[in-house]
Amino acid sequence: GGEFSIHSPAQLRVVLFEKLKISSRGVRRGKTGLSTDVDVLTRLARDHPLPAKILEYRMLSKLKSTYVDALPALVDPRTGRLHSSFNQTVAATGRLSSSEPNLQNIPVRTEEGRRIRAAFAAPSGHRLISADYSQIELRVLAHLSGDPVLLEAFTRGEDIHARTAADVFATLPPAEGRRLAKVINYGIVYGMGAARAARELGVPLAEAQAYIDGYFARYAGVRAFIDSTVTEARARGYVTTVLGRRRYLPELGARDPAVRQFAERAATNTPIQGSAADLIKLAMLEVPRQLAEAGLGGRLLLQVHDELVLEVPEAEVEPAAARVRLAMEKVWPLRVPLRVDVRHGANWAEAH
DNA sequence: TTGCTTCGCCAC
DNA sequence: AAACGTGGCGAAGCAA
Ligand SMILES: Nc1nc2c(ncn2[C@H]2C[C@H](O)[C@@H](COP(=O)(O)OP(=O)(O)OP(=O)(O)O)O2)c(=O)[nH]1
Ligand SMILES: [Mn+2]
Ligand SMILES: [Mn+2]
Repeated sequence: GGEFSIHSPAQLRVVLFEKLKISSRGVRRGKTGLSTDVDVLTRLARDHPLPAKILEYRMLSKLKSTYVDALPALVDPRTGRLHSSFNQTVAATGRLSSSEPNLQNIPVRTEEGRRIRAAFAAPSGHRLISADYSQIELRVLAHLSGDPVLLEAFTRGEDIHARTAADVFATLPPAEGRRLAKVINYGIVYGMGAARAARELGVPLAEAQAYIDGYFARYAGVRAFIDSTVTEARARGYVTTVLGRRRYLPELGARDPAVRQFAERAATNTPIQGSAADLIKLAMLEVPRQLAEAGLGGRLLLQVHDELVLEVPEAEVEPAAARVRLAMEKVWPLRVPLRVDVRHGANWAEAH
């Protein structure tokens, strides 16, 4: 064998496709040549034992470099805590972003990742409360589109992600299937094509196209909402959210179809993602207000797009959780009920 | 040493 | 990469 830097995609490309001569049929892409990302290596794993080893190394290396090594060094000695910036003028939709360090992308998917999340712990005598809106952008979509099937589903208390998971990821553990179902549900609404859907679903192209067609047939009001949103955006030059935030999209008038269609997908997404951001920003005002009014001692620690994480004295967890839920669910009435999953634990992994 | 682009991947 | 969208960050590679 030979030596190469396992962290270098460029060197790995040479090893896989030139030294080992693993077939690169249908792999192409990238500005610099053949890709070595997780999709490619997963397929190559059928032809050689190395790609699977690289994938395992990549996963662990990502967790070590980005979280395990980086975060402890950033703990403030004065407070014993991590202090992040929550940026209000970065994301074009009105979401917050988090940086130095980013505390909105703490791992949760894998078992190893959850061990990192578990390191975010409440001080003794306290508990962490995590309160996360259920299916938030699908509910906002139901509100904005008025689609009768979607409205009815939420009125009945249905779980669309779980429904999709049972439909197309029946063989997977329910929690994993549900996360993959989110990619499908949001992907299709925001303009995913059949090629990508086929890969995500693990089915042939024609079947994926049929699934997308079936989706918009079932939720016909969603298709109409997307079309009218884009039409109106092109006429006005911008889209708006529930609380009136605007995003200007001059590329809607571009001659280059790729540029124009990118803007059309952004125009579709922004009213929904941005309205969800409006709601949780209001909730960030309402939750501390309600806790203070009730004489409870909770502190808001983190916002993760549709989730609030609080630190609460152990003795006050139950009343605090009840008020957090109420404040978030009643924050801004829509045509569908808002539901919030509230959990608590000694650390973020338990509470999530 | 610093700053930039590229690749890849973590989360919502 | 692909007709999902929104972010931030580490490592490699390169230029200054
Ligand atoms: N376009 C897009 N948006 C996403 C994706 N994942 C998450 N989001 C957005 C839409 C979600 O409503 C929002 C919050 O993410 P969550 O993981 O909390 O999902 P959601 O609230 O839909 O379901 P939940 O009931 O909380 O499990 O972030 C994605 O893969 N694509
Ligand atoms: Mn949610
Ligand atoms: Mn969430």
